[in-house]
Amino acid sequence: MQANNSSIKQKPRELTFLESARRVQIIETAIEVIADIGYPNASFAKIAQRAKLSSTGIISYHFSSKAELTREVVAEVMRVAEGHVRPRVNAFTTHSDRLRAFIEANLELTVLYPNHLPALAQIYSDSREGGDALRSVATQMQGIMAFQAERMREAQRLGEFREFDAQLMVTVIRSAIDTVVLRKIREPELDVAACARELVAIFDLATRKR
Amino acid sequence: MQANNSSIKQKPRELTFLESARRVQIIETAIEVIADIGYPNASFAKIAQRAKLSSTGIISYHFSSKAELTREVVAEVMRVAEGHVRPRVNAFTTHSDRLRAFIEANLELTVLYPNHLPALAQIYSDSREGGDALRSVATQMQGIMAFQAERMREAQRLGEFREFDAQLMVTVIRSAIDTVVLRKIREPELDVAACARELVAIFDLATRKR
Amino acid sequence: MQANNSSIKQKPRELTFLESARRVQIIETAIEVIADIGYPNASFAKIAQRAKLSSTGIISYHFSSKAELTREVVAEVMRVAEGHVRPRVNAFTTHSDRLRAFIEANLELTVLYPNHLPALAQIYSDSREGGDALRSVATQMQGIMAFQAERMREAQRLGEFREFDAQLMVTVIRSAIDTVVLRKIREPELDVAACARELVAIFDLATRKR
Amino acid sequence: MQANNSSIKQKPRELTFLESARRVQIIETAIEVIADIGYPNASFAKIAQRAKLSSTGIISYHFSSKAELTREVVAEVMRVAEGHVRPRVNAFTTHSDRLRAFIEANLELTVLYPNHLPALAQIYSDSREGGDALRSVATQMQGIMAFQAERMREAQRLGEFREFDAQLMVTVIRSAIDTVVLRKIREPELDVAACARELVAIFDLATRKR
DNA sequence: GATGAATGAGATTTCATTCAT
DNA sequence: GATGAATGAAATCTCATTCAT
Repeated sequence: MQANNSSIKQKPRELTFLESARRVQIIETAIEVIADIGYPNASFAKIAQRAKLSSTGIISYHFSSKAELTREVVAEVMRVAEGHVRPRVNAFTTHSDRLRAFIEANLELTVLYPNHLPALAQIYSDSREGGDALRSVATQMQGIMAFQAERMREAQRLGEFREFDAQLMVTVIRSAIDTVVLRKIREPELDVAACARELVAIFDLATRKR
Repeated sequence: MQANNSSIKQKPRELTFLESARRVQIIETAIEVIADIGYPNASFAKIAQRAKLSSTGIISYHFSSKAELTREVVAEVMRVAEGHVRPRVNAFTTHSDRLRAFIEANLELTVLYPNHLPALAQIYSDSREGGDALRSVATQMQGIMAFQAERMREAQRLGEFREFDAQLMVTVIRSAIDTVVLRKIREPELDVAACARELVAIFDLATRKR
Repeated sequence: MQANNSSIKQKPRELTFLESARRVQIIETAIEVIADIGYPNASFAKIAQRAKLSSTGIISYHFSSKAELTREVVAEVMRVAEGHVRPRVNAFTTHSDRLRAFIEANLELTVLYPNHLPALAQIYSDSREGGDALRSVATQMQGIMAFQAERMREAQRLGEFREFDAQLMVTVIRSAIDTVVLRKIREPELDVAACARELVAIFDLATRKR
Repeated sequence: MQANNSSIKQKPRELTFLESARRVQIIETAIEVIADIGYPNASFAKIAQRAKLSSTGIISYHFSSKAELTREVVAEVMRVAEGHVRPRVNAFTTHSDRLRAFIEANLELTVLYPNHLPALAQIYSDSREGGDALRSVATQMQGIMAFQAERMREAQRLGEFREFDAQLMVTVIRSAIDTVVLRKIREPELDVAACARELVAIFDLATRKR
């Protein structure tokens, strides 16, 4: 059934037939540029240049504002990330297995979509400055992390995890993952699989009872 | 004496306490603004406004470029941070005590200088985009973290810490601290002392042998 | 028949009723938008949006330029306005009756075509900036007003109207009517019939001998 | 005493010492340009060009937004207009004298400040489209006209003016004046003094009892 | 020393128009 | 015929920096 799930998710473009190829191209390029130089530096001009578009007007034609482009970028990243991470986490039942799967799946994204999580991290890190568009990103991510924290508290009630501040733990894990995916961009030779093993060990020790 | 003067100028740090109050005021305000809205958004105009200066020209007069102001900001933050953290770490001999002291001292800075570490984190997170000025920041911080990693390897050789990737561990600790100090800015009610205890527990479990 | 066709094309007005429904729809919508937000603000984008067209290209396809669309808008408004006003004016013989009928008929248009005269007024008020297209609008309207002024001079020669600057009087009457039709758009509750009575009284007093 | 009054008003710049010469120059040029080509067409580029400024940035430096420049333009025009009109109206006691003085004083402005009233009329005519800045202009002018209407009702109560809709009368007078001042710009040879006599006659007949 | 003013580059966005299908 | 896409100019506004006093 996992296979079903992921096979459906593999052809998302045919589902969103309203999106032109240009829209997709711009979103993908924007993800690259944001991951590369940070969200506030990612101007339309830089995106157009990297996508080999002749003018920034094309971007404005397809997206009514930078905020809308950002929203689409976030939506795309989250869609891809959740599509990859969720089934891998759900394949396990114990919470420590699930935590391991979560970290591994996130770092696998570094290979599959090297710029996606970095872009998200960059946008999130600017999310208290921008207008409502960015603030909704923060809200969205905090919602996801709140959900993950609740899962952790469940594991604590079950006696599987020791007592700790679940929300903080989730935040720390998130920042550790972000740190690795961002480093990977600057240090392509970084051994992400090894990093995954390290993070798994760190947070296994940090969470497990006993 | 001109000769003296210029020879002195070669060691600009000795002039620090002679620098005009304006310079100090601008640096402190820049730290505030950077912590608040992020490094790329922290324009001269925003800094001048918060410092109640009538013109951005004043900033340019005192600092030859934004890069120089940034360097001074980083230097100031590092000076203060090291001055606070180093003695507290050095007061202990075991590496786990020292790690605990390191985390606690860093989070104490959140109370003493609420904007210093956040500003540094924001600058560092933008440090692959800017020119040489920002890249030197990255180099500087990586140097510090390399030193800390070396200390950890020493602890591993002594059998005090378990085997792990010391460099990655340092990075993860750094990102965990940054996450807390940044959260503190947006959530003033956050209990930093409790966060410190949590982080100490997490990384004690993550590093200690057995 | 091609020959016929092209010879017909030399008298485009005869083709009016053959024009596509799209052309008519665009002209009508343009009248709405111009009346609503003013001529310079009435971009193709706004018109397309209000007409629920998916692209501004549709407008450009039907009209070779904004100037041509404007010309058509003016022609349509004038055609409708003259068709309504002229017979009502011609139904009377004395010049004061005709003036009254002129004012009343113009303000009746506010009910029948609430946006027509406002659109014309907006275009005319911008008519010294645009290129030749708009200037021809000004010329056209000045021609009409010159004709009306000549009628007034006739009434003066007949001793029905007192002596005054006929051209200026026509202009003032026009601006008074425009003011009312524009106010009606912003204040839908405005009693136009009452306004008509007031304007009739004002300009009857202002023109009549004795 | 009129002389005193106007001699004071002749050196307004020394009173508003906060305004640099550049600000004044920009405001004056903006008035010219707006009067000439209409408010929506009056871009920073056109104003800068006419003022022989090297860039639009100078305007943005002195005025935080186009809305602020517009506010200053309106304030300047109203200041000048009221300074000229009010004392001339107040010099008379009967309402028909005051009305005559009002019309004459307004048209005198055409000679003293040929662009001021045209600019105001153009801004007002666009005032339902723009943001709050322009809407406040509309509110302001409607306030003034409401005051004038109240004066007219007073004259009606005194039996000096016949019964009519005072608010509409004020609007019609305003539009008649605007029409003349706008025509004067396009037809420099227009005899404004003669127009003033005509308007005075028109609205004297239109308002006076008997 | 100090600063208000100016500058030109570059940001996002909207514009009328053209093009390829 | 018809239209979604593209285009480049121009709009307002912000930026770091420089200049004249």
